[in-house]
Amino acid sequence: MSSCETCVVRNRAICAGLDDKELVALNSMGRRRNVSAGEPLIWEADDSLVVANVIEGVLKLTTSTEDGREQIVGVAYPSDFIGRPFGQTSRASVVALTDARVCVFARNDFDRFAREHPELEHKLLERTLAELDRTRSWMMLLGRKTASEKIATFLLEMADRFGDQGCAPVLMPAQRFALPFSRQQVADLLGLTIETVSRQFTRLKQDGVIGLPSRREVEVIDRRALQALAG
Amino acid sequence: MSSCETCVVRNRAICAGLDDKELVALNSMGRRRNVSAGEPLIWEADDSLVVANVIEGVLKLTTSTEDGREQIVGVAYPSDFIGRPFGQTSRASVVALTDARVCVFARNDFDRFAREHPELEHKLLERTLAELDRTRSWMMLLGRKTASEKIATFLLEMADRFGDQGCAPVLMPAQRFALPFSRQQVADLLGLTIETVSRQFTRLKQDGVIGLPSRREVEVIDRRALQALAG
DNA sequence: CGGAGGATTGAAGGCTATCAAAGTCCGTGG
DNA sequence: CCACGGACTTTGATAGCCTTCAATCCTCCG
Repeated sequence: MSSCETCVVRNRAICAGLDDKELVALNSMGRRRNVSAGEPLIWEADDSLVVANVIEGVLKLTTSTEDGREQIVGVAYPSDFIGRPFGQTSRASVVALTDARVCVFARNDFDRFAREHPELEHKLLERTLAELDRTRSWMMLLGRKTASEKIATFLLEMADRFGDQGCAPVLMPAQRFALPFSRQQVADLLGLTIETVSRQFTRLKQDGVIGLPSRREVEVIDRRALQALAG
Repeated sequence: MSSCETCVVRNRAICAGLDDKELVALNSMGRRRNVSAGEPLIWEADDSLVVANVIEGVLKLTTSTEDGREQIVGVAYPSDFIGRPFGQTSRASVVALTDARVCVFARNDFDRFAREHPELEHKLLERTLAELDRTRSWMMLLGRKTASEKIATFLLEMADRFGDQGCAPVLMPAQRFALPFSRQQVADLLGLTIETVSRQFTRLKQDGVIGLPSRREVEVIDRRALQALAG
């Protein structure tokens, strides 16, 4: 059952706004694909001419130097668009962080379809502009923030995305969530080493700012403190 | 004389591809504006609802922390598009680095016009995608490169943009160009301090890799060495 | 000529990386 | 059920890069 009609991101992805007929056309071009955690979808410098919508899961976009240093330059969540339409081949790898499901299109097919559907291109434009904004604010973090500011900013962003901001009556409960990143991946995202990430986490735990129920779980205990640390 | 017909970036900016009638309409919405070096065009967090095309000059896009640290998140050259169309207010300041001339539009007017002209939106989309690519590769630099790698990468990029790659017969001549950046601005671009930038410059000069005819001029003597240093 | 802002240079210190080892978690297989 | 292996994480010690603080030097312009 790989129909757009039943797609869970149908109304949030760039496909939103297409009418039934257009959806059928788009549907016939694309295909669903499962990607296991750790598996690449697009390889850096590969001419892998595909674009995709994320249906489920989390993926990382990375660039690497020849000597193996890696920087995560973007993270794709459900309903996000992946890949580089229109001519240029992007120099970023895409790898699944969790088991993921995506809707893949041959780039040529997608390019042609998009050019014929301004509404789709507009959605893509808005999305790309928003992504550029996010990326730019991340540059601030990479270039000018200290390790503890980076970690605090990161945790707040994760909490906002994943936190069960339980609509509890009065008191804001401690937010708790599962990280889709390993320590190494957090380091690659923040421009740090794994050791520094680990040390910052334990320090925040010792100071009572966060809890670490397990390796992949974080509990925000003192959000105000995190905000003060975020710079 | 503020007509699109005589505009020097007419065929490179996003306006390219519009027919005469459309150009007249666009022309009536926008106005030319001169911005002196150091003068802001858009203020961070200001709701300054304008977008613009750069006609002449160089401008920087920056974000700052409360305590005054600054990061340059983008640089706009002639024919580049500035500002944040479609709803969101960008959190970046735009300041002229050199005397500049821009073609300014009220954002609302531009938004409406763009939505009625898919060809314009497509140009804007391609431009935004390219800018996102550039920004992401800059993240790699900010997060993972050392000071000397940052400087070398920066100089190569400047040389490619400004260098008089004189189509000389056999030998590639030493490239020479004027920087539109002060040392502090180079630091803000690379996520370094002004002192580190200065030290790296003098080191490269001492090693015979570059020459520094004046504060604002750079001569690339050993391009191969720079490429090796760039990581 | 003199001032002011920018740039360079120097010395010292701190933050983060590097190197190294121990600890933890989890799946596998006995 | 428990032991084992491997990957990931934490912790420790040390080193080094870059920042910070400070002073001097240029260079441009009034």
